[in-house]
Amino acid sequence: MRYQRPKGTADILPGESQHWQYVEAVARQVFKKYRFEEIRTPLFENFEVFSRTSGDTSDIVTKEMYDFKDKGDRHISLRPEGTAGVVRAFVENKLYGPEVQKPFKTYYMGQMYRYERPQSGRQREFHQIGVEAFGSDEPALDVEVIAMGRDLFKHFGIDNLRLAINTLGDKESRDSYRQALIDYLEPHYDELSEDSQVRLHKNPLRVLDSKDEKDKKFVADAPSILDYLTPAAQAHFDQVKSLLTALGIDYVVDSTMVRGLDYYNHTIFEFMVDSKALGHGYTTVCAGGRYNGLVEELGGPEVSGVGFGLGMERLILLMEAEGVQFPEEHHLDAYVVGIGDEANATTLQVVQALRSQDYSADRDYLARKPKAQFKTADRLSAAYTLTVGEAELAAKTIHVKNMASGNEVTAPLADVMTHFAEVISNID
RNA sequence: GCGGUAUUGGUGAAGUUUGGUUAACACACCGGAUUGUGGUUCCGGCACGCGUGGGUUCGAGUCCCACAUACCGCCCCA
Repeated sequence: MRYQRPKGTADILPGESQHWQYVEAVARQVFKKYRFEEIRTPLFENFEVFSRTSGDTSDIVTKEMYDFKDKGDRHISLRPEGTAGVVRAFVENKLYGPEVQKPFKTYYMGQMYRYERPQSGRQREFHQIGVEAFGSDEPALDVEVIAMGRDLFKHFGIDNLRLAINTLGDKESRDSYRQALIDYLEPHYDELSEDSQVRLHKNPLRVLDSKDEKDKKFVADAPSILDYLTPAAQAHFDQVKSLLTALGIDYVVDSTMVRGLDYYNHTIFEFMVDSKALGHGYTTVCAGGRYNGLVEELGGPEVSGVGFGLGMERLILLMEAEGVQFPEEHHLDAYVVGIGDEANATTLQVVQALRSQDYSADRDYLARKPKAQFKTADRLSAAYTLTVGEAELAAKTIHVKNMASGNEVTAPLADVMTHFAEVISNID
């Protein structure tokens, strides 16, 4: 084995690729109903696009980014997530302009890159589907995005979802909560896990997310962000909750839920699922939230945004584990058996003629014996098997067999070449 | 970046404990069973090599080292 694919990458082979196409098709169809349209942005951006938006201290920027200097000495990074690039494009193309209807609703799907240790469903090159909606502060938009996410999973055949929501409030709420959290945790500094001791001053909210048992007992009694919301932030969150209820969407409020990226504020949410395929207990399959201020961060006007992203590898793993039926698409209408070298040209002509009549058709290219060709026709589940041999060539006919019924007929070659539908209507 | 487990053909794999002639078995695939008809049956074929590179040994798939990759856990997260 001379060459292997780079660590953390995967070949998506025929068979598997059908699952991907199905997922993408379903997503496009759902997004269309909500009037989200596709955007395609570069797989790489200037490093600063991600370092500015994700936060300089975030793990993504400090250790997971695939960045390099190109031949023009530009500091480039492969995109580790989708939002920053979309926001950059939003600003650069002035999609905040008056001629663009607000909210501007868009989606993307494609490769993302993170330099990290691969595990099942977690690769260095992976794929995300994400949506973003810009230009409205209304809680109704948060709820539309959440509702669309739920709708999406329903169409994927996943409906045993748990929706967890929380709010990070506005900047004022967040600052006062951050201080309160530090004040609470500081006296217990020596009792915290090593990781959390580092987190305490860098990003105290992350302590809430710790899986370390030592930390969990402090987290249980830690102050809640919900007690530090400004009236405006509180009102926003209340509206989100009541609109979710109005739509009959169940949710749980998890006040310890946080985000790895710095740009989120107000509503954040996660769709979680309890499936062995993704590990023990509830794991997140889709995460999103509001990011007011991000557009400004990248040089645009004061335009708010809300969106979500989901990992396609994990989604497909989940769908396969949950027994979702993917449509099978390798239907073969006709297999053409050619007997003898003299039949070669005619066989090729018939196959092409059937294809031009919009039938899927194939033939043997290994010069195999008739018996082997018939076996292949069967294995490929061909609906019809056509046979051309010495006798047919002489008589300008072709033998057509319905593989399901076993009925067969000898038809004029010219009919099959131009009116295959009529020919088979006589033998079904 | 740290720790653990694993790596045998197209596939699933036995064999590694106690290093010793021909790498089991099965599936898939290919060919054949009197000349041009398919899911069954029967027969036959199918690893000069055991992730890669070194080392120990009279001898290594089996022991040692390094590297690569996969999986699990940590970190983080989709």
